[in-house]
Amino acid sequence: MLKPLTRIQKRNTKAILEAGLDVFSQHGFRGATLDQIADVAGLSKPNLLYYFPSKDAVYLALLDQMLETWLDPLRHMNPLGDPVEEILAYVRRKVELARDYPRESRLFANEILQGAPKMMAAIEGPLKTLVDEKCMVLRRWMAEGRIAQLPPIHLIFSIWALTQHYADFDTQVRAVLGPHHDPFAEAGDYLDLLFRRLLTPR
Amino acid sequence: MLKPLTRIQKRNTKAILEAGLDVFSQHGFRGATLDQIADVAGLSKPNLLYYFPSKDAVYLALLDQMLETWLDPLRHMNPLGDPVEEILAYVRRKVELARDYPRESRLFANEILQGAPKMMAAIEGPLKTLVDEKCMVLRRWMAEGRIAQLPPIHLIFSIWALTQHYADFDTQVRAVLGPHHDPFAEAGDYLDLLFRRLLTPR
DNA sequence: CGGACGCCCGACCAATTGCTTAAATCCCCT
DNA sequence: AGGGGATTTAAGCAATTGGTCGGGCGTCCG
Repeated sequence: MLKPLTRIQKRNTKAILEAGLDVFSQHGFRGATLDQIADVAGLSKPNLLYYFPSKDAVYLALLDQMLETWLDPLRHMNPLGDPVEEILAYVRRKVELARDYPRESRLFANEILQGAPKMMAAIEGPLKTLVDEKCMVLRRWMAEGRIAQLPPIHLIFSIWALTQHYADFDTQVRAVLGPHHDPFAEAGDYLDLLFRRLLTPR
Repeated sequence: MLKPLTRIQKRNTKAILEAGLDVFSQHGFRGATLDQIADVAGLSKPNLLYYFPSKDAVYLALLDQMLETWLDPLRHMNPLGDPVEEILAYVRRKVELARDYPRESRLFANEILQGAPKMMAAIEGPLKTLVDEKCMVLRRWMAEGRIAQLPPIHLIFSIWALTQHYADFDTQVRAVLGPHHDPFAEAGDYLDLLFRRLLTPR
């Protein structure tokens, strides 16, 4: 059915998605323009539209691809592992994502800020399902007294908020920290400490 | 020098700022249009431009006004009060701000996401100065053993991240929580618990 | 090496962008 | 009541927006 992609197709779709990530993550959907994306990708606008049928299509492809990277680390939280260490590993992985994929984080932030007009389905569907599932695990750990009693969903929210903050508000973080700082290294240490204190049962 | 504002001037500038807050906070600077702002404000576009000389002017007025609301609660953290209670009061106030002024929070988030092109000066200036000042207070409290030893700036970052998350990611929070939840009430309780655990010395 | 299809671009489209102009109307004070 | 400034708008500006179209060019495979 689907023909294999040619060499040029692979190169150009990749360049377009890369450029789209740059521009959409910085300006949001409405603030981004096809001209700018085409320019960053090193293509003419009609050529860009030869590979993607519309601005929407580029954006949706990016959201789709991003959601995978996004949900993956949470999936890897192992119900059979040591609770505190499992959660801390998740936090650590999220800090790494914030450091290595800040554009993806900002793309997501932009979409949610605008009320998730193109992502509501994914949030209410797969994302919510996964979160609900992991909340069950957290609740069990709490019932067994292996981590502190906390509202599980809000625990997850706080992991998201604290890790993504360093990607989404990078500009502010660096401006306030001043030079001679490594935000992500410091964030890793600080959040390890924070969640260890929060989760370790008394 | 400056003439007092007429009744109509007051009404219209207020309507414009209100509408601008709506639109800018949802779409960011580039994604917002004067047509849309004028429409929300119930004015014609040329009439809007009679009160503000440009799109930039509306946006800058909003940023300016927002930064005040923003910095105010941190200013009120009293060096002479009880450390844990002072910090918790700040957290509580920030949760209230997120609940009552979510658009201001999102406006700020949008601006920072885009690299703070129109706010860098304010961040590197007044904001950084205030943060540095409060970090001194935190460091003293830590040295006196009245709160736990933590990197003070990152402590402040975590307060910002956790409280603003409930305003900026409101859509996601509500979608994941499902119905029959009061995000801000739950956030207030949870964050009180979190920071109490984090800050209370062993 | 030749045809066919994948690839690319200049020119163009209607709609929308931020903003201006000039003339009309409103409102308030004397 | 009426004059003068405050307020409002219709009309229109050049530039930019997302997207189309037709034809020319490249490249790959037989």
